[in-house]
Amino acid sequence: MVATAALHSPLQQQRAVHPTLHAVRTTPSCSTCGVVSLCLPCSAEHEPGEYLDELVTQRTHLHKGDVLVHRGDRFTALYAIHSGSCKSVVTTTCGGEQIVGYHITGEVLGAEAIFKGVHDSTITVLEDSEFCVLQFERVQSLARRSDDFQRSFNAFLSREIGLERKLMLMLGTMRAEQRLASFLLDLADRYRARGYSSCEFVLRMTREEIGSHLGLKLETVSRLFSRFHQEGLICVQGREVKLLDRTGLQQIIDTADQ
Amino acid sequence: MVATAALHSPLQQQRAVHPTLHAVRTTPSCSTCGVVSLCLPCSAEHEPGEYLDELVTQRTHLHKGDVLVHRGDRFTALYAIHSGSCKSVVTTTCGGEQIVGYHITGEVLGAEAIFKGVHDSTITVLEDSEFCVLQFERVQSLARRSDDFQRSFNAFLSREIGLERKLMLMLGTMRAEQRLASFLLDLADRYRARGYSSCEFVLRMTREEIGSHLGLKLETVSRLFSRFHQEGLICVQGREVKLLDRTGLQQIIDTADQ
DNA sequence: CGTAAGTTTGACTTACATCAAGTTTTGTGG
DNA sequence: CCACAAAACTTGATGTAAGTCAAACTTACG
Repeated sequence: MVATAALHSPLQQQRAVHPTLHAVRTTPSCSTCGVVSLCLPCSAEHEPGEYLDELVTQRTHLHKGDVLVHRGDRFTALYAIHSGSCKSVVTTTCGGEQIVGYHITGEVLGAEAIFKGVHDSTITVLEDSEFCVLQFERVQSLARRSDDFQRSFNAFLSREIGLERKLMLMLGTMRAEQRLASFLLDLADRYRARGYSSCEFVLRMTREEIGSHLGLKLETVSRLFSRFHQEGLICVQGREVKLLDRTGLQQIIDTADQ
Repeated sequence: MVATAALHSPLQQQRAVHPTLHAVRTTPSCSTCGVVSLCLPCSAEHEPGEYLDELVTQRTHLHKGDVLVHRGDRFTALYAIHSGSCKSVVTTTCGGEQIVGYHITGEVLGAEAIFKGVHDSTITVLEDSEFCVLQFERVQSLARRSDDFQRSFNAFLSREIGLERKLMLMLGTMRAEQRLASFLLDLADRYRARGYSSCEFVLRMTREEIGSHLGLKLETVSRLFSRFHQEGLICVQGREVKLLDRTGLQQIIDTADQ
C-alpha cells in the first residue's frame, strides 16, 4: 500500500465521494498510534494496540467541508478520528436540523448505525482531518476471537449511550448559560484527555452550529460568549477560547436557578 | 426453584431492597415467552428464544413505587421487562431531575451502565411489574459462544444509542406541542409492536413525570392535553388516553412553525 | 369518609427567539 | 498581496412560548 496523498482535487472541498476513493496512506498501525487508547475503553493489562493492528487497514484524509458519511449511506465501517474534527448532523422530518455530535481526535463515529445498517446522520469534516476506517466485518470477527476486545467493544457502545444521555440531560434540564458552560467544560476535559491544553482551544464550529448543538439560536450563543467574557470567565476572540475561571463556569452549571 | 410470591411485605411499596431478595418465580424461559422477540433484535433465521433460555435464570416481581436499581448500584445485570412499566431518573449535580426513559413490556434496561460498572440512574417501577434478570456474566459468555447472539447484542446496544439520539433531537429541536405529540405517537407505536391497542392506553406517569421526560413543566403538559382534547386530536380522561387523529398529531410534529 | 396527591385553569413573568442593523472576519480572484 | 464580496459575528429592540405563581377542582387511597 502506497501513500497517494496527491489524489485530492480542489473539487472535493465541497462534497466527498466514498472515503475509499480518497488518499490511503501507508498501512496504519494502532500499536504505534498516539491516540488509540482514546478510541476504545481498554483494560489495564491489555493495551488495545496489541490486537487492533489488524482492524484498521485504511486511513482517509479529508478536507474541511468534505462529507465522511451521508445520511442514507449503507453502514459498513466505524470511523476513528486520527486527527481533526467533524460534526454529525441529523435532519428531522419537518426540515429542522440538529448537530447531535461534535467529535475530535480519538473519537469513534458511526456506532448508532449498526442496528439499522444505514446511517441516519451526515458527518461533515470541520478541518483537514484523518480518519481510520474500521470495517465492521473485521470488528465483528475480532470480537469473536478476542474476549478482551469483545468486552472493550461492548464498553465502547455502552459509553456512547451514556454520552447521548448526557447531552439529552443538558437539553432537557439546563438553561442557555448552563448549556454553554457545560459545553465548554466538556470540551476542555476532552482536550485534556488528549494531552492538549485544557483551557485554550479553537472552536471548529460557527456560532450557529454551536447553537444547533445546544438547542439555542446563534444570537443567544454570541451573547453568552460576550457575557462570559465580560464576567471574566473566559476570553473569546472569534473562535479562539481561553477558559479563565473553570470554577466559575462549573458554578453556573451547579446553580439551580438564576 | 419455587414460586414464593407471598414474600412481599407492604413496606416494600416505598423502597426496594436488592431484586434478588424478591420473589423468584418458577424457572423462566425465553423460548416460551411472548415478548422475547422485542427484547433483542434478531435475525430471521434464528429466533432469539433458541439460545436465550440459559440467559434468564431469575424473574423478579416488583410493586408500584419499588426501586429496581438505585443510582450508584454496581452493575451486574440487565433487566428485561416481562410485564409492566418503569421510569429511569437521572439527578443532575445541581439537584435537577430528569426522566430519561419511560419503559414498557419487552424493553431491556441498564445497558448504559456497562461502561462504568455503576448505574447512574434510578429505575422505579410504575405499576406491578415483572423483570427478567440477565446476569451480565452470562450475557458475555453467551456472546462468546454464539456469533448470532453477539451480533444481536451489538445491534441492541446500537439501537439504544439511536433511541437516546431520538429523544435528544426531540429536546433540542421541538416545541412543547411537538414533544407531546411525538411522545404519544411513539408510545402508540411501541404498544402496537406489543400487540396492544395502538390508540388507547393508560399512561403510568403523572403530568409532572411526563413533563420531566419531555423537558416541560406539568402545567404545560396539562394544558397541551386539554388543547389536544379540545381540538379532537385525542380523548383524555386523567391518565387514560385515546388517540383520535394520528395524522393530525403527526402534522403537529411535521409543521415547521406555529 | 377525609386527607393528600394529582390535575386543571387563569393571570402574570421571563428566558430565549426573532427581527434588524452594523461590524468583523474569511476567502477568492485580479 | 490587496480588494471586495460573502459569511460570520455582535448588539440592540421587540415578541412570544413556556415557566411561575396561585387557586379551585378531581381522583386515589388508608
